[in-house]
Amino acid sequence: MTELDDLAELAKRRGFFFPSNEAYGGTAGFYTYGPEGAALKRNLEDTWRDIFVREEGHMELEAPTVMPEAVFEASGHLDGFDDMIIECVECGATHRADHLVEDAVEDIEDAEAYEPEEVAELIADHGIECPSCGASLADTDVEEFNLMFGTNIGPGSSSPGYLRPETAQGIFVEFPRLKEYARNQLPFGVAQIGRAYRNEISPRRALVRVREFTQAELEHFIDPETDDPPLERVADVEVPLYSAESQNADDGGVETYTVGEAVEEGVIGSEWVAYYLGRAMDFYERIGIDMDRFRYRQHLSGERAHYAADCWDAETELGGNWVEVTGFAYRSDYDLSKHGEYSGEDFTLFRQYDEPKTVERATVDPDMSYLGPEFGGAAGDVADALESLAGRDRSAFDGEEVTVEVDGESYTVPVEKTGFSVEEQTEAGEHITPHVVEPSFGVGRLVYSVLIHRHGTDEVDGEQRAFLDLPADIAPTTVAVFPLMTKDGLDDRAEELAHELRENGFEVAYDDTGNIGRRYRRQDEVGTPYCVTVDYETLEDGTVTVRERDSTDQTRVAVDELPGALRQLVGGATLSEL
RNA sequence: GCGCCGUUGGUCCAGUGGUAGGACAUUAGCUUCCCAAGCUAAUAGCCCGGGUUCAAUUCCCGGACGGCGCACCA
Repeated sequence: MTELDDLAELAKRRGFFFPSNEAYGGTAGFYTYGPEGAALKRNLEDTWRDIFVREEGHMELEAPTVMPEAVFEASGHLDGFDDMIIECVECGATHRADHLVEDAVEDIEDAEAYEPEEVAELIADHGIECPSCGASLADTDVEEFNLMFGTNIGPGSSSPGYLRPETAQGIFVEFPRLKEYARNQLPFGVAQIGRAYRNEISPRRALVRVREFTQAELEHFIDPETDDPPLERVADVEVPLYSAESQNADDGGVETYTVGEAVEEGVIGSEWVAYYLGRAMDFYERIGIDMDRFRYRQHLSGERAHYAADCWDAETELGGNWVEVTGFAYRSDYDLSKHGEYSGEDFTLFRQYDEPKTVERATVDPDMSYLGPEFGGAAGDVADALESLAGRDRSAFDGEEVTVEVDGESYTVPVEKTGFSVEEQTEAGEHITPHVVEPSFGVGRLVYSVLIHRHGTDEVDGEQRAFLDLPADIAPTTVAVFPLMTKDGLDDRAEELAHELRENGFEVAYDDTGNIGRRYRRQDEVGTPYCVTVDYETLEDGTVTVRERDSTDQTRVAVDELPGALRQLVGGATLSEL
């Protein structure tokens, strides 16, 4: 069995995660986190929150998962996620119909924007053949497949909506209100942990490609001209970088840089992306990713979105494959500009100049009582055209008359009727659209990575043992309490102790079945870092044994001091330091 | 979505045209004073639908789910 098979077995048997709806045959691409998995996932999310919200001083929100169609027209997901698929009747292969057209027809580069019927016509007109078998595709239908789950908002179908394909849009669309909340001051960051949905064609590999997943995303809004990240905080953090250059080189590989070096040498193009690559290292280490099976991979120029200046993925190695667990993107002003344009709302911020600027500005104030009678219905458009011409080319107003074109018609206006003038104006600042730095984490993939990286076996007293050496503050259960025997009041005392520890805020498991060794192994398998056993000595002197998962060593601790001792242990102390 | 392979107690597997067996796990009892021990017992299964057949878990067809390859992957 491979490590992936081993883990799938453990995940099902011990309740980390399993396919959903198995009673009804299962539903591909959906997983349920069982008791252990849900706790592990929550601890991971809390750690993320601690670093990317609390430590960074960002804010967190929670947006709906269903959003109206207009949002995705603006974001580009309606077109961008809309694949046109054509299936060859001869060989059964499926191809992206829009790509076939783009490849075959020289002056079409954006076939995605066409209707499926138009694409089918183009395929017929240009005699495009199946790339796999060479059969003609002329009479084959082009089918649409959108990766977004659609639904209707309210009764009827007049108000289509979609399950969000990424949590980010829930932040972007609320920007006008969020900037008010931030008192119109850049920079500020808004985070969200939530579900996103993609109707994948082919879900695969357990939690890696699923149809419903959890994202933890940060949208850091910055002024690209004036805001710099506090790079000094991460300058010495070491990051394993697999640059685009290395990927293209025959002998290229992962090279370790400090964040400071990587920025200086230009390996990482954006200081903001570099900053978060550094910050995220802390996160990956805290949740237990094996850093020998981890790298940052730069996107090749071909896979980068057109608006992204520089883009890196964090990848973990799972069963011999590298899996993307986080995307770090510099999204520029793309998203906010789009929403500003489509919604008509103000997605900009006002940036004051250090000192007000005095500028000469050419303006017009057309005499509408002249333009109206002269040009009728076109008068308004003519006035607009004059204004835009004044901004563009004030010399056009040097003569007696000025001519503008509206809808192909020429209109000539005497300059004196345009109210043209050049005035000095004082400007206190300008409106800018913030840029966005986006680290976007796939929580399920991280849970899966941690489980695989921390799952292992060793030998204790000649017997094989399976364990998860999860970090103590990430493990679903922090401490398990056992009575050595279920008699002589040991079990009552142990149950009491379990209750006391719960009152002290610990995640506690209680187990009194089977022999003590079996109970230790059960806890090792789900990653519980500490076990406490009540024995006969406890009844005499009030001490218990504390047993450590990784070493299986034990020490005696007074029950009164147990909560404090456990806190020390979780905080990194060793048994001998107690 | 296409192709190949697969699906048997909770888990991992064996097996059969006459409805099944093991290991581990689980539960109970005995035993046991710290690492999956032993003994006894109990619980529990042939993915779904259709077809062939006297009879289908087994053969055939379709579906669901899974693995791998192709395609897809903001």
